[in-house]
Amino acid sequence: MSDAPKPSNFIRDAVIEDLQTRRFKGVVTRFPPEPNGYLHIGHAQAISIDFGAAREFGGRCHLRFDDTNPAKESQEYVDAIMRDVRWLGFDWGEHLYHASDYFEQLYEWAVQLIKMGKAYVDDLTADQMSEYRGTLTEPGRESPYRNRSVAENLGLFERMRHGEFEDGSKTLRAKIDMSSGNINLRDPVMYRIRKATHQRTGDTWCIYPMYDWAHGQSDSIEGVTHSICTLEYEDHRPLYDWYLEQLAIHHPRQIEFARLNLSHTVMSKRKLLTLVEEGLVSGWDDPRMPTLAGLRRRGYTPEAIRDFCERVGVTKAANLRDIALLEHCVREDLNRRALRRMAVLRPLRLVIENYPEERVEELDAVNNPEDARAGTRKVPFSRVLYIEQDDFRDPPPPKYFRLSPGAEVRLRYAYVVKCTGVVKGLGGEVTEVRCTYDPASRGGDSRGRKVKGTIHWVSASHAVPAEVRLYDNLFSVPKPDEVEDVKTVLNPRSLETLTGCRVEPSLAGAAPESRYQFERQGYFCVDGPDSLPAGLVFNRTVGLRDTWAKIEAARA
RNA sequence: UGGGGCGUGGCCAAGUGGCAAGGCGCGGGACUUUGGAUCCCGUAUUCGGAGGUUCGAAUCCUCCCGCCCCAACCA
Repeated sequence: MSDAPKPSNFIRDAVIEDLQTRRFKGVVTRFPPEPNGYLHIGHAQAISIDFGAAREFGGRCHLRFDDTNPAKESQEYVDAIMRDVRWLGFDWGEHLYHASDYFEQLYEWAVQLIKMGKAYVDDLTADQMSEYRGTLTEPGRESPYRNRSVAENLGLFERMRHGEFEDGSKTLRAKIDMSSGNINLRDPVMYRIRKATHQRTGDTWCIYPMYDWAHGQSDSIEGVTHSICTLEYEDHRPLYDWYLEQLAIHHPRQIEFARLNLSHTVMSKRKLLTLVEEGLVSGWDDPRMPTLAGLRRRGYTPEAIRDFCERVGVTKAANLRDIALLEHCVREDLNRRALRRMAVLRPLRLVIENYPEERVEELDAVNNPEDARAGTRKVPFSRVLYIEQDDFRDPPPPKYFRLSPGAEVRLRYAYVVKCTGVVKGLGGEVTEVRCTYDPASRGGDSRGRKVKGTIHWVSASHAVPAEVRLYDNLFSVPKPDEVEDVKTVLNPRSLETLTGCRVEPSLAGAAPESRYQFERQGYFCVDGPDSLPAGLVFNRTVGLRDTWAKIEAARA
């Protein structure tokens, strides 16, 4: 997290302006998710902006569920959203609301608009209404039901509420302007009939307000001053303002910003839902998902996500943020905080020929070189170890600093060893590496000798078995949204499960969701749902920067 | 062809008439018991384009080009 003063942005500037001109005397914002899916990194930015503005200006931010469409919403999503907002580090205090809290008030206001001659009950079917709406370039036509009397509209609307009509047979519409260039103003629907059970209001209602009719009025009721939303609602602002003006009630200011897009993933709830429903991922919390639940399970910290949200900035320009920036943010956070451990993902036996059979030493290892307070730990060392298969090559490629026949390498915190030979299997594959150690190099001290490479290891008889899941981008292309069928660009290697891993004994009993840096490899966290005391499961959050991999890749 | 937005390096983004911040990425180097971290250095003679105003323009004016959003009884 940077300590530098946060740069301003147009939203902040607008809020400051409104305070200075006394347009509003305080700041009240709201984060208004619809409970029809899980929150993702894009929502994290909105949450940061909404709660951030409230905090910065000494105001408050409400959490309000925009629950106006019972067909798509559920309690599972409500619970998940609250859990994720809290996890991210924000607190709405007593200010938890639901658009459904206001259904009665909304109904009364609708009656008021009818009485003002500004709303009417329409009998057009959905298809007819679409025809009457016109197109982007041609004006719409007025509905034949547009001029019903106030009395008739009042009666019809009341009967709609009482369930006398079938789903879709009637709507209540605002009477604005069928020839407006802004299609949102062509007599927008305010209510539709839906005989569906709502997760909060049950069967109390069979008519439900549309977003535009519910949102602004909900903001007004709550005394919201700044209703911050994404760009696609910019066209709705004239309607937002129109309703508030007709009703002559408290009028918040709507401000729009460009939604966040991340490379190598998709962000629309619809597409994320598809991935879940088609089983392309294990669920909304699959570690490859850009959801907060997924990022949490992957090992991301709320601090890293908040830092990312601050760094990307707030503008109105279409954008595609590089996922590398998100990864940089976790690395930076975890580098400072994560305890170091040694873990061998793809084990290769290493036998130290001149090390006594039964001997075991407890060597000191630093827990976190970035934080002296983290102290040290003991790591058992013995004659037979496991090292990483990648750390032995025969013949060694140019600039390879690790083990190869005749080469010397340092075993982290242990000894300098020299490779004396290998044992091969029937297929010619290396099954064991032999070496000798220099007793005088205990602790890894090369005593002036140049030992360029240092590799990690675990003692074969002391190590704890573990499963490790290596994650990579869900999609192999930067902009999966631009592809016809996203399934064609799914990254086939987005998940690689390693089962024969060996981790140092201090990791036994590691708590679910605890995070570590496996030295030389990356940041890993204990999987929440799947890890067991008897069967540890680690998820790779992100790899360490790997300049050797770049060198090798460049050569290929 | 209607309405609303937006165009600054590979990706973001400051800048609002005075001579192109910063981050990520990338390239190079130093250091290193993580090929990690850290630290240096480099990375836009130019701000979508063309005219114009001005001593001076990414910033003002004109025209042009490109991109995004809107035609759910979704949000």
